[in-house]
Amino acid sequence: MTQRRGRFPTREELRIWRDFIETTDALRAAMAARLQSESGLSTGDYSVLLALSEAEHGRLRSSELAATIGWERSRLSHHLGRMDKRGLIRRENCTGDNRGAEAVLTEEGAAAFHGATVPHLRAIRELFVDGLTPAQVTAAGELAAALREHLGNGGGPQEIP
Amino acid sequence: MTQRRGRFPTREELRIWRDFIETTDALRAAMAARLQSESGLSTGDYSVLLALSEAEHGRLRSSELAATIGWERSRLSHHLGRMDKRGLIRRENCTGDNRGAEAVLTEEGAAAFHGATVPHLRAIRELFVDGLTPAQVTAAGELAAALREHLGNGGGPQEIP
DNA sequence: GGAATATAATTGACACGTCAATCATTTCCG
DNA sequence: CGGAAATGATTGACGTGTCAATTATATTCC
Repeated sequence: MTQRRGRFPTREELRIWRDFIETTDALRAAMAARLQSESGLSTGDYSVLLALSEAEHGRLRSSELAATIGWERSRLSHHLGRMDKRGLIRRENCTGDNRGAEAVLTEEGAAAFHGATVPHLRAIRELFVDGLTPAQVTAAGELAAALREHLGNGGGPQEIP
Repeated sequence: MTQRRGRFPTREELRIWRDFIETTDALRAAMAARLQSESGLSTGDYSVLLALSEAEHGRLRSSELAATIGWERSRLSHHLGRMDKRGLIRRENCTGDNRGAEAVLTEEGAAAFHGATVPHLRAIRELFVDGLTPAQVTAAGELAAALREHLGNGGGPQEIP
């Protein structure tokens, strides 16, 4: 293999980059559209409702919820505000720590989530799994693992031994 | 192979889906952050400036620009408004069709773009290419092609022969 | 105890994207 | 010609995401 590191991407690598990033974008948009039209939820709503559904008593402290779904606090705060306004969750004070707040799943939120799961699982199969061969699904998992690992390390310049 | 279609995704498929979607999201975010901090541009800015730079005389009609970069008109209109305010582009009336508008690259916009290309190419290599083996880069291209093809077909339910 | 500091969460300002509505001009056709 | 329909682009409303600043409470340590 010829020297690869420290160079600019080749034409082919550039083409793949663009294809890859645009396609994954389209995939996300398609999933968001499915969820929205079939269940009236955004993907953010779904993440929040999923985390709350799996939590004890359908309630979680804001900071734990944020950690669970990997969001920044302020993003969660804004989103909970909107979900509260729509009646999907309710905010309560945190017993024992008056700084804290808890997000509580409402009846309505639980119903919306339960109504969304089946269509959402179907959408994952139809949009993602069915578009790939089993080998490609595996490859997608390995790709994600490699990229995540690399990003975790800063994704910066590589050492030249 | 056991029957795969018409079922819900398996645990493993679900895990891969989440991993894949989250990681590609993180990748996009990382690229946006690099572009922003190194060149003061958003990825949207970069797309627009790239298209204008490659166009004759650094100018394009709005609708053609939108088609080139695959954006909706209204998105482009909003974005051009912001870029205009920052002096990266200028809007002019379209000679010959008074409905139309042209986006024109300014000196400042051209300078910003030229200053951004090298860091951006480097970021593509560092964040994407360097994180993958050559075989994985190829696999990423094939994955994108397969997903794009599938999405293009509606990504809907599969026929059962 | 009480000031300094740390932590939890919210808020405001702004960039961004989508949708539906609007406005201006051009094209089509009777 | 002249009005209906099509086309090009903008706008406003609203959901969403990030960053920096703010508020309120808890903890620490002298």
